[in-house]
Amino acid sequence: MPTVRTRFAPSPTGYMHIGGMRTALFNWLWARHNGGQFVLRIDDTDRERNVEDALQPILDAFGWLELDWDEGPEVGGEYGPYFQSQRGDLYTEAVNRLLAAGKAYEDFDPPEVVQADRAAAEQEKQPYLNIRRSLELSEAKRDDLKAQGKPYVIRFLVPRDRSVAIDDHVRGRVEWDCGLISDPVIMRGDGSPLYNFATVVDDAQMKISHVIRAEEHLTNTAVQALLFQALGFDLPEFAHIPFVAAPGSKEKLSKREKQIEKYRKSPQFKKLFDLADRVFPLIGEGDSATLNPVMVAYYEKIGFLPQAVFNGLARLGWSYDDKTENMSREFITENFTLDRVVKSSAGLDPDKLLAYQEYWMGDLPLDEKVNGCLPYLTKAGWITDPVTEDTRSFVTRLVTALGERVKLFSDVLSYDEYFVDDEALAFDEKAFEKRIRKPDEASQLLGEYRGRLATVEPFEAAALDADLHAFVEEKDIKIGQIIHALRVAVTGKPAGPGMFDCLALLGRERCIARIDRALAAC
RNA sequence: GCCCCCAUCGUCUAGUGGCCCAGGAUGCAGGAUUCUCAGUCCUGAGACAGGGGUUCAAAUCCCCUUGGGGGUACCA
Repeated sequence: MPTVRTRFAPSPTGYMHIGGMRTALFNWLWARHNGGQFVLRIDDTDRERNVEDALQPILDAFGWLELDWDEGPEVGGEYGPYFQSQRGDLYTEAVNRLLAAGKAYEDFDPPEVVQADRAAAEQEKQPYLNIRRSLELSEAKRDDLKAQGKPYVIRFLVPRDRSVAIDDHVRGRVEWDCGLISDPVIMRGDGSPLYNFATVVDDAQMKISHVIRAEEHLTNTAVQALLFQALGFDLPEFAHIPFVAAPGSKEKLSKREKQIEKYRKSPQFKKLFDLADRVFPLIGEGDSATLNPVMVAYYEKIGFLPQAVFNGLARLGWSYDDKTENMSREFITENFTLDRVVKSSAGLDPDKLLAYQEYWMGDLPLDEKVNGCLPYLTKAGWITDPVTEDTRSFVTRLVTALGERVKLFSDVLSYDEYFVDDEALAFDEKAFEKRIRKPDEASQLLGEYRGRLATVEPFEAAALDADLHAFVEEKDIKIGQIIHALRVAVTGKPAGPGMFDCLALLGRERCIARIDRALAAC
């Protein structure tokens, strides 16, 4: 088998789409699995869309997931340049070859005419085919029109008397009747190539062995296959993988504003949008309007682990067997094959992604977990930057106490009670009412217990635990009669880590100050 | 309109003619543990779109219907 070479060709749009990332991942995986090369090529032929700096976020996303490329921006390679905007000569040369061979033609019909033809065909319920009026023109006439400055485009002359087929790695044999394919424009009047053409020229010149892309490109493949043949190139292998659909739907996950608004309300996606609106403002990253779950950066910024996203993306449309879910990148790379890619579209499932995240978070060593949480605390301004040794050890203790409650790194931001001043601690109104104000004996018990708290030694979880149990026994009460009130008084919240961890974390002074404050608020 | 693709629990999937009255995961419901929440551990509900064939035997093969999706650009 010749060297496997795959490629991903993003347009510089200013951000990396999660669905595109999944396509890139499959390409990367196939190349790595086979010890081949993965090429990154920038599709910036649509010049109006091309934006400065629009590439960096895409490269960043690759960096975050550690998908390295062997050729492309920043690294070069022997089949460069890797920006289509710089490959004009290659396209011109290819177009000229087609023109000279009579496999392409200059079309002088203006867009309005073509559109009218198309509308007429639809009216008659017939497939649209170009009328090819320009083909009737004599060479002299064409030269004349050009001399007049009449605009024209180059169209590929589709051989209508045959069919084309590909043997797709995931879809099997797919065949098209060329008599139903209209002549595609392959080059604009200004010499800029269209996608279908540029991609063929590039894939051939870059010796891409496997074109792995989303299913939405399947129809394009007919024209591309024809183009490969017309240009005298061998056909690469194709694998049209299912696209990533919006949660709970079969529709392609879209980046369009209108769709985003729809996703925001969808039950499955809502969770992630809400998270963004809660977390991003705290760390100065805007909100869900600037960073949403269609973008890869969202996952990084909200505190996902790259290995979790890697795992989740790999399982979207691909599986190893009937039970393996949690897989490392090494395992996936080792076992990734095209024949295990499914055919039907795969909806992104935020819950499932979260489940992978929980797994991989659980796999993370404590110090790395702390490292992941720290930036959220500094960005929120809850701790000083740079982080002192004391702060770091405090956060380490907190993260330990929090345990599996920290699923995303940004989850630490749900525990502001460990960072606010005692006077600024907000009591959850409902909880305060239910646990402190309403029960008759709560405030009295709290007052008594406060006295013991002042003298317990050492002020550590185990000793505090023993002491409270002794207190409960002396008073002949149930632990529930005091502990809930204590929790609300000290943390302001009805839920959290183990009570004694909370107390130890806060320290004697702060616990007492907070109990006093709660008592005063009764 | 025309062309193409797809069709197993809500979702992601296993299943390549008998191992499947369909397995796993996730989500959901109930229970256990506990000071709460998270977690963990049990338990439960939950799918082969429909109809015809082929075959001793079909979720698996073929056909039709229906449904869903994608493409149809001087976008990528």
